[in-house]
Amino acid sequence: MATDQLSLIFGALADPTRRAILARLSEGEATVTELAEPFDISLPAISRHLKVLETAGLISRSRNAQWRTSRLEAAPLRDVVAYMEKYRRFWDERLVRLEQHLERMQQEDQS
Amino acid sequence: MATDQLSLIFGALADPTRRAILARLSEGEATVTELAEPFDISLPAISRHLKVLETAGLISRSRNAQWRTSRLEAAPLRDVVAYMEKYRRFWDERLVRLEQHLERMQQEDQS
DNA sequence: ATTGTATTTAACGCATCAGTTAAATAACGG
DNA sequence: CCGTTATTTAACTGATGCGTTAAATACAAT
Repeated sequence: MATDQLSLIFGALADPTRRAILARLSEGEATVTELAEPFDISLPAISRHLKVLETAGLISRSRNAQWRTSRLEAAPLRDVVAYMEKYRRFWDERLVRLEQHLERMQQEDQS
Repeated sequence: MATDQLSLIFGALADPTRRAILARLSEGEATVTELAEPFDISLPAISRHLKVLETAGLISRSRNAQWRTSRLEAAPLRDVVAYMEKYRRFWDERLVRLEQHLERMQQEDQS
């Protein structure tokens, strides 16, 4: 995958397991074993998903004794929202309706 | 990659070339050759990027004689924004400040 | 019919991803 | 020190991603 920040973020979000991990973390910090519990995959697999999320900046991790707890990080999500902003006029229904309205007004002016 | 809609969308957005194509399309429809022009990669490669974007629903395509023009589609971007909503409290600075404020208030009440 | 232009499909190479099991590392608790 | 628990690293596998070139397809124009 490309190594720029947005690609890392989108790439991390492209996997359902990783999105589920983020969803779980949105309810609070958790250890690797806790995060792995709902899934039918091995701990090393979870461990690497966490690494992907960490590289994308979507989580941060800290060490408590032998446990490594993960927590959700906000910044990259804000980056995604900022990126989406560029396309607001394409997905914001209100804005689309406004544009259509203005278009109609202009046509009426011309006729 | 997983085949659910969100994975397809995020996966499509994870590539810089595809994001550049979307950016170009936000200025208006374009043919494959036009879209390929800024890049140093072959037409078949572009063709497949377009297929990925189409599968994700991010573009639609139509045929005009021997040209296939692509146009940006809004719906999946709206899906992404809806997804981000779940995490609003983590990326919305205003909301974070409000939460911090309420937390402080509560601490003051206790002391 | 033939040639030219636009695009896709096929076949391939190489790198990366997502999973596995087995072994290594880290830290705790007796 | 030793065993247990938590997690990561290593080595491997199969699938997928992204690029290539060559061939096929679709349509236009003469």
